[in-house]
Amino acid sequence: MTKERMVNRIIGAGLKNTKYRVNIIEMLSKTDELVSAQEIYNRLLKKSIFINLSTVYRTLDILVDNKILNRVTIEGEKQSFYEYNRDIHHHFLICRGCNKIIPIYDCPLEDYEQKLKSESGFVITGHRVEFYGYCDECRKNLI
Amino acid sequence: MTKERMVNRIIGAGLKNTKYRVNIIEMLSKTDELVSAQEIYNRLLKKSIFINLSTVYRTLDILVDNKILNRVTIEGEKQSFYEYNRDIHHHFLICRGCNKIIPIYDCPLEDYEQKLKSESGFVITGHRVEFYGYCDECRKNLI
DNA sequence: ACGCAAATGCAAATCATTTGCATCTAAATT
DNA sequence: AATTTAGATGCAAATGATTTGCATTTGCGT
Repeated sequence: MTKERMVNRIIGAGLKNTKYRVNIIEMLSKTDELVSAQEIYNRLLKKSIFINLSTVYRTLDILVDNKILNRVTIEGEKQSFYEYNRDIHHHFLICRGCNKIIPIYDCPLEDYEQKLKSESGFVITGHRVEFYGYCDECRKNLI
Repeated sequence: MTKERMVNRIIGAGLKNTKYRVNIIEMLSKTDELVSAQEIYNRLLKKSIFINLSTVYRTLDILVDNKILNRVTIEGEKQSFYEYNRDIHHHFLICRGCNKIIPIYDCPLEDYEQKLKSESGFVITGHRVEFYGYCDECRKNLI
């Protein structure tokens, strides 16, 4: 993604265009990893970008509110993770061996949600799915 | 569940039979709600059971390790919740209006896991599914 | 360039949870 | 039944992720 498009997303949301917002969006838009606030801070530091950790948190909050990023929580992890919002519905496959997190762009629940709606009276607005297990490499080391 | 059976589960896990362990199992086995550590503390206090909050946490950890309870985390909530483990695979339907959490004893993912395994090489050991939305009553108040 | 609302830095607060250590208790042993 | 001891508990303090108050700085419309 071009820096110009990042700036457009920031301004389009009615936010001020600041260097740190661009830095954070830039970093996350270049990976499909889930990254924690502390890890974002660390990676920026490595590039000599001296942002305060509380600014990282505030920036993440605002970018999540404006749907530029997604906040993701993982079972058993106390910190939150962030990803660039590509507006593609997806879930995660999480390796309990190496903690690798792999997005899956295929959703098994679309039909099921309809059924649930008619049975429960709930209006379903979203869902979360995570699969846990061991990836190919870690499986080999399990024995 | 009888108190005797609770004690058996405790002893069967190789743990000492203490009043607080029984108190916590008893409370959770009588509801299908998800209850937080602090809420467990509050409910016991209301029954004049004076347990220390750190004992609540330690007891929950041990009972989860021994599969007598389940620890559940909910997207967007920072604390953990606990339920009595009835060994019945289930998921949750969470109302964003009133925060009610309803278990669903019907799983849409069994077939899908097989597919995922063959496509990704992952050995799947578990999954988590949550549905978010608005229950009948809250939906009426949304307008 | 000027002014103001929004963004940032810094330190301290908060909230859920964990830990160290002294004391107590369940239950195994004598 | 008294003794022993590993494990359980209480209490206060520590921890880790996140949030907040307030002073200062910056983006951007005028």
